[in-house]
Parts: sequence; C-alpha cells; structure tokens
Amino acid sequence: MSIENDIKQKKFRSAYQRLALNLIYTSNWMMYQQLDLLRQYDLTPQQYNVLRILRGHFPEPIKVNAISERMLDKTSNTSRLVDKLLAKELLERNSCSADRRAVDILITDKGQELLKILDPIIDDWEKTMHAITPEQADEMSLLLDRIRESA
Amino acid sequence: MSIENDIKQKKFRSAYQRLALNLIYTSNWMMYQQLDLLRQYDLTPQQYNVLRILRGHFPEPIKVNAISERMLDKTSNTSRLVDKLLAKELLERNSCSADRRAVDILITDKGQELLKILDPIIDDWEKTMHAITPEQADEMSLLLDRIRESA
DNA sequence: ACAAAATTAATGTATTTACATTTAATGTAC
DNA sequence: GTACATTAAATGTAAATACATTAATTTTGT
Repeated sequence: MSIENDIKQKKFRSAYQRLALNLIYTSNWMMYQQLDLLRQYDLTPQQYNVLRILRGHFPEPIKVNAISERMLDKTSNTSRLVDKLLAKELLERNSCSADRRAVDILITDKGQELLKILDPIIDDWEKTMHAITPEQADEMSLLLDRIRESA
Repeated sequence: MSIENDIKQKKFRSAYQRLALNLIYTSNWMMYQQLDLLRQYDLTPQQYNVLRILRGHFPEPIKVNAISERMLDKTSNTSRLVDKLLAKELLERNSCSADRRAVDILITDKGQELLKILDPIIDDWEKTMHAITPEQADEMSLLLDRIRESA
C-alpha cells in the first residue's frame, strides 16, 4: 500500500516531506511487527537489540556504555534494559576490575539459546524486504547515510 | 556518517538486514530531532502529528478514529493526545449530533497560529534531506511502499 | 421491534520512556 | 596529594505507551 493510502494524505509539500513521513511510518510499521514476533518470547525490540549486540561481541564482555553506542535508539536506558535481561538470566553482569565504575556484560547460554530460536523467525521477517533487490537495498542504505551525514 | 559507524557494526548478514537497521536507526534519529525542535513549544511529535492532521482538514472537523487512521504511529492513543491538546486550547472537541458516540475535533486559531510558527522550523529541518535529489526521494518512497506492500 | 454484533471513544493499569540527578570511581591540573 | 572535572552506571520521577477493558451508541439480522 502506498503511503498516500496508509496515512490518507493525498498531497505532500515535496518529495522530501513524503519521504520523511514514509520513513517514520515504515519504521513504526517494522517495529510493530517485531514487537508482535517477540511478544511470545517476552522480549521487547530494545531488549532483543541488546541481546544481539552481546552475541556480536561474544565471548568478549562489553560495557554498558558500549552497548548504548551500538543501540538503534541512542536514548534508550541501557542500565534498565540490562536489569530486565539479567532478571531473565539472559545475560550476566560482573563488575570490571580494571575500572570499578564499569560493569562487564556477557550473554549467557540461555541468552544464546533464545537468540537461536529467534534467528529463523527474524530471518523470515526480513524476507518482507525481498520485494526489492539487494542492489536497491544497498542504494537505500547509502541514501539514508547521506541524509544523516548532512545534519 | 555510515550506519556501520553509527552502530559500530562492521558486518551485516545481508543488504536487507543493513537496510532494516538503517531504516529504524534513521527514523529514531529523525524523531529525536523533531522532539528537540518541538520541546520549546511544549509539543511532542505525536501531538504535532495530530495538529497537522487537523489543519489538513480545516475547516471540516474530523473524528477521533479518522485522526488515528492518519497517524504515522497507528498504535497511538488518540483520545489522550486530543485531551492534551484540548488542555492547551489548541483544538476544540464537540460531540457529534449525527452519531452521539463520535466527537468532532477542530483546530482552534491558537492551534493554527502555533503551526504557523512551527512551519518554517520544520521546513528547515526537512532541508536535512536535500543531500539527496527529489528523484532519489521519490524512488526511496516507492521502495518503502513496495516493502510494506509485500507483507 | 428486538437481540446480538459492531463501532466510537474513553479509561484502567503496568510497563516503558525521557530527562535530570545521584553515586562512585577515575583522570587531570596544580 | 588535593581539588576539580570527567566518566560510568544507576536511580527518581513525571509523562507516555501498550494493551485490555469498559461504556455508550449505532448497525445488522431476523
């Protein structure tokens, strides 16, 4: 469905305005789909984002602020996300001896197993995007980078 | 800055995965900028979205569920957003005589004036995107539509 | 006309978020 | 070494969000 129909707006002031609205709308749409998929595993998209970051660094531990730097939402409160995941035993938290302010976070086996279950589900979800070619996906990524670059 | 640097991830499983992350990241980035611009006018991006919809329909009133259908975030609680804007006298709410379940929402002069102040600010903000051409913006909008279409 | 279903909006609530502040530890300048 | 600034993480809080439910009406089927 076109953005015109999705938000029932026939005219836009410019191609740029339509794109801005379409970007935000599509991102919301994707996040909502993720929310729906993750719900039955009692994870929010943000918590899932943290787990993926931890797996990406395994077997090295990673500090809370390094997780924040890698999050898709830079304003997310990583301390509390880590708390939630700790309560579910999906990660462990150890104070860092080299810098006692910092804590080392490491994904647990339970966390790895949960991600293994989710992998094919998220893979399937990403197939939504196969409606465009890989070249078009790369082109879009480049243009998104360029938009952010200019600010 | 490239998405690789922004989220410090060097490798992606596919062009599609990078695009998905880039879309969500860029949307968060844009929303945060909006939040920042609107803050001094005591509006959230969602409230601003409602006001724009109301202006788009002026001088016709519009019902709460029709506003919802036009929102960028389909899960937003329009009743409460309307409440907030009513408290600021940026809109008026009148029960609809033709259907007593429904309420007619209309932007007030004060609401129009606030939007007039915001127009050039938001215009400037949209200029961020002039790093790409209008043709590229149209192309991207089309591809975003196609991605959502397939689901 | 009447009961059942559907629609419209509002509300209750638990969780999450935004934002500022706090606590503790480290780094820097003198 | 001591004062001052900086950094890392956690926390307090008010507001917003997700989600289910409710209340009031209208629509539909018979």
